[in-house]
Amino acid sequence: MEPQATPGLLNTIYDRLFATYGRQYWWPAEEPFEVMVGAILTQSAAWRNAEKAINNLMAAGAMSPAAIRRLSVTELGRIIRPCGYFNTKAVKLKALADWFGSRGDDMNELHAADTGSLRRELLAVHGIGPETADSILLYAAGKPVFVIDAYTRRIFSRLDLLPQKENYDACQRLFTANLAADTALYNEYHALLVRLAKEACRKQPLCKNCCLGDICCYDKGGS
DNA sequence: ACCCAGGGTCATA
DNA sequence: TATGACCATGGG
Repeated sequence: MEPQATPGLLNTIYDRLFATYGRQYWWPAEEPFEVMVGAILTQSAAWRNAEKAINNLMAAGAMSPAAIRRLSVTELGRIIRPCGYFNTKAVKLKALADWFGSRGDDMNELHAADTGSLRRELLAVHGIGPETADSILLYAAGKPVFVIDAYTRRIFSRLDLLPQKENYDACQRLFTANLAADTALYNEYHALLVRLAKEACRKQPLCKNCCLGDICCYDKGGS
């Protein structure tokens, strides 16, 4: 049983968001490897803090797989300290760099790889779960994979399009079953959802006055 | 002082 | 398989 939504509703939501906020220019990184590093550093951390850690890495000349392989966990942790969980994330970064090295440090190969097998490979890397893997697939490898994060879950459960507790793959299916498999669309959609969650009320991720107000379940039960 | 931020791993039942 | 503890800094 695939998740059901009124046909076209997910496209309508996207159109509203885009009309309201415009392009978000994600992922905020130049190099694909920097996207992968950022995806790990921002885990359960404010992007602002992940960005500080990224800047520290670049200032230390450590924004490369080889440099990360060379540094000790302790040294790496010192560099990425501002993003929090720095010891944990230092281990994760080294696992990422090791895995990337096993593929020849070659980003072109990731673009050419089969999406399904690449996803399984990423999930096997220590520190990479479903969301991080999909962020890498979408924003670094250019694959049409929809990223599900806490914001997406909150917004769409608020819209009554997802249950409050639902597993990752089922959430993802709502989008892939109702949208064309378009990398540019998935890229912008996820970025816009993050924007909405930040822009609209924080505690109550959808307010009546936001651009989705009349779609939201606030209006259900009639007037 | 408290809450949360663009999660994931590991141990336990 | 499904919870819960744990990881830790910085801004509101």
